[in-house]
Amino acid sequence: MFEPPTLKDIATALGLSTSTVSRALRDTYEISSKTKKLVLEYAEKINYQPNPSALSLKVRRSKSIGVLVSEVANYYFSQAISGIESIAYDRGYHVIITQTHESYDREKINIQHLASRSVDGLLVSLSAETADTSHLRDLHDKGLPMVFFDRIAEDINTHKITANNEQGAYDATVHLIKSGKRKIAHLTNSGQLSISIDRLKGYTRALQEYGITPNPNYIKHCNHGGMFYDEIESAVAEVMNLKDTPDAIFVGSDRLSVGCLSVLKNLNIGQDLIIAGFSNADVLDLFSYPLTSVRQPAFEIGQQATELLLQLIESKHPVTEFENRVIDTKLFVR
Amino acid sequence: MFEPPTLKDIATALGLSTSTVSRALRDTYEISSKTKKLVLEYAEKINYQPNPSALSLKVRRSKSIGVLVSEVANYYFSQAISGIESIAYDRGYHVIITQTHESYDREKINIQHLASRSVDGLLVSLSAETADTSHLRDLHDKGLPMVFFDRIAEDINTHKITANNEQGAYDATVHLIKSGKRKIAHLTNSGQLSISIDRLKGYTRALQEYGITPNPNYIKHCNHGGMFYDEIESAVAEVMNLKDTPDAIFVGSDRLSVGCLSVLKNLNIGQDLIIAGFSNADVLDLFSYPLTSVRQPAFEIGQQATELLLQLIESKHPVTEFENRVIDTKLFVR
DNA sequence: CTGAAAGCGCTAACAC
DNA sequence: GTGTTAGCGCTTTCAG
Repeated sequence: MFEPPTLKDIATALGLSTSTVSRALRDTYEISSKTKKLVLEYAEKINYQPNPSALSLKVRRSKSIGVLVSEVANYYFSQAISGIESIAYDRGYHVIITQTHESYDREKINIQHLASRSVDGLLVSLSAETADTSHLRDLHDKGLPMVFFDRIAEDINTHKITANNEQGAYDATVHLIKSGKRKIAHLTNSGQLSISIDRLKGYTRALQEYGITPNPNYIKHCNHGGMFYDEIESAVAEVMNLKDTPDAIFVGSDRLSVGCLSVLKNLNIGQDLIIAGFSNADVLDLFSYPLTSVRQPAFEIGQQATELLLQLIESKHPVTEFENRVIDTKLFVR
Repeated sequence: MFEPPTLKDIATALGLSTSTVSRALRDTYEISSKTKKLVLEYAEKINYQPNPSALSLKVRRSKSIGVLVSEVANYYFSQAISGIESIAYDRGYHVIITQTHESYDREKINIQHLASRSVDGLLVSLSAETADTSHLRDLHDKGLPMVFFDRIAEDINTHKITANNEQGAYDATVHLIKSGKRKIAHLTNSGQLSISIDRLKGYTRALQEYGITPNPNYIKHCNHGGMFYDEIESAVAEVMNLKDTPDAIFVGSDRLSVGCLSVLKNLNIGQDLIIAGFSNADVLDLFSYPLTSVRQPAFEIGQQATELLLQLIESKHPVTEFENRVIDTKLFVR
């Protein structure tokens, strides 16, 4: 069995009491410098690390934060996670990542898991299936610090940070319009997600500003966020089989953007389409099919979400003023 | 402050002792069924979750495993992580993921972090920079269960699981040879990594079997695993500027495969090259430049590594017989 | 300046 | 069957 050294080990080895050792290791003041030196050197020598379980039992803090995302195998989220880690590790926090794979049940289980694991706070991006957020609200009401990023819960009052999804969608749609297209379909994530709502708004606003009446048949939702290829395929097929075939598609998520291109290729259709979509993929330049992309500052979003969360966690007083940060996207025309 | 209910809360609420409640919850024998029912129902009602820190203090088990990979934003690793999680969660273990970004220093810090966080075991894939594995061997010697996957440490005696890198590299190289190429360059990860060594072996064996003398100038290592674009660019540029320009490249990693294509595109060279490389990307079919890929069963490797680790963790007796599993790759010709 | 002792939440002897 | 108690590793009064 793996048994790391304890305070007591140091104490007995040095003929001191555990409290003296404890103080030597942290307090600094009111301890003789020789004892301190002695202890520190010995601790260093045996590579002493305080037992985090004992510590968090005492301090009621685990120095870890939980992250809930739909999947790590996703350009956006993996970049966001790197941002999260960059801040968390600097501040001495561990990061526990969990994936929902866009499943509501999985989300509930994971959240429960994380809470029971006594994380000090949660960084949450909702799953595509999640319509009811009471599992999160319950925890939040009990005082568990929580920050939403990307896919936020409107009805939970805490910090939220997103890309400017409305504007990003608007920009992409305008790009399609300016490319001479007017029959622009919209393939997007499940309808209840905040990102879907905002991106739909931007898409609609662009159409209207350019005198195009939005066609409801052109809007296709993937309720599992494109976790199943079939889901994307049927959505794309449906819209492409309309009598009034679209001449462009604006896609509302990373997974769907890539998925849409795959479907078009596999079905061998839509060679004359222009596609624009949200995507943080770094390989888009290598695609044979040009994809104009809306790129989100995922790394920064992860960083800022973490900063906000740590602020909540470490705040002495209960926080009642919450921020709603919105960060600009960038359009990459291809 | 978020204060979850404790055993004591239940005990006082129900007028019982903590030990009775504890027993009722863990369903030991010799407890009256009505008390048990009472306790279980109340616990359910207030959504009681045992405090994991207290538990692991007692049981000396944290029910969590640590994972060390170079980065999650990587096709191979993100799939492997999903495999790891699929097993771990089923068995009631948490997964703490850490990234090295191919840095040796970061690897040491993370490993230290994980060990001090008292994980029950470690799933490790070495960073590109790691030549010295003593930080891992120390922990292993102290009894911390450890399983290596993908990038293994030869000198640590424990379970190891990898793809058949040698054969995968051989297959890819043979494909290039059979496509009529004989001047095959090899772009690969840092030289000390097990995967680099094995893939180089397969490459060399293929060449020799087909009567081609390996040309040392054709072999380029990226010592930071391609974390920096420049690193890949200069490696590719160097080999392409040779007097005897290669007519094909075999690439030894996921990141490098994609990176190599980017470089060729950006430098606008190598249009007549044939490229084959290790990659688990799911978007290769969308690339304008066809990339024949060697795909590893990353998800399964993650699963099996986790099973082996849990086996070690939960074994009553010290394990002395270790497996060295090798799993076949698949070649996708494009 | 240092030691003794209590207590964080939980389990496991040991009483009764 | 159920309660009492000690102790996991640590911090923190409280004494001295």
